Amino acid sequence: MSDEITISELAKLMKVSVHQIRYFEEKGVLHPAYIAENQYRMYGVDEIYRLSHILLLRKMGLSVQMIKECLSNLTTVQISSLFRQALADTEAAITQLQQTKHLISKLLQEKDHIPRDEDQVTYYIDTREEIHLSLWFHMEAQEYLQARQLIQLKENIPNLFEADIHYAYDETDTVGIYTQKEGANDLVLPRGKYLSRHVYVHIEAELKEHINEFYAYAEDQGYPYHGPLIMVEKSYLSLFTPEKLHYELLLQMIE
DNA sequence: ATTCTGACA
DNA sequence: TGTCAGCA
Repeated sequence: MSDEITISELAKLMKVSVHQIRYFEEKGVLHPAYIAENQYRMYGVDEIYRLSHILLLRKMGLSVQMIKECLSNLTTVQISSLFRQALADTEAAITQLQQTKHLISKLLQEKDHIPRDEDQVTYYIDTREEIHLSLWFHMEAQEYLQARQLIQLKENIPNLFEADIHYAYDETDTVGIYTQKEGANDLVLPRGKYLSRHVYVHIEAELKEHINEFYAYAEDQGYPYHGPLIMVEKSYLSLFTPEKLHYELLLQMIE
């Protein structure tokens, strides 16, 4: 038995697919040590080390074409700038993953607030931390968001459909639409007790009734409130109840 | 049994 | 990138 190994042995050793090794060869970055009589590709230690380098560079986001160039002639200064770039890239990837992790745990928490059935009325009173809101745009109180408006407005909001969209209703007949943003102060909901209710509806027109019901409940219970009524749209919760739109209604209570 | 090439989604 | 056929 020769000291060289077959392509499948190399694949297992390096935890890559056989196909990928042949692909590297086709692109001219990794050639077998020699070809056996039966046309099998055979690989030695040099190729093993070379493949490990290729995989390392690939992890750093380099195209196979770039790897080919880097592997033939690489100065230490070039390679360290390469590593710096890869470091920045992976740090960016980590923050992205942390954001989705945060979103997932929020989703798991919020799904517990979904009322069991549509007609069940559940109110909560709890203490909220300060919420900083940034104004997105104003809208007539009777209107609803249209697709075309989203096209015009989406630039301002990254991950729009993963965000909590805050509608602030006051005495005027326009509604302010806000997104949560650190350090923003277009509208600040102070820390304190809030009356809260989660609702979900088929069509937005049902919301008006829920809002009136919410006001009525607060007054029936003799809860003095302060500031605008906040309606928080949580579109991501529709994952749990398809075809329905989720909202939380909020009123700050005077203590 | 394993690999090779080539084609395809 | 994975998969599959047809071949050696």
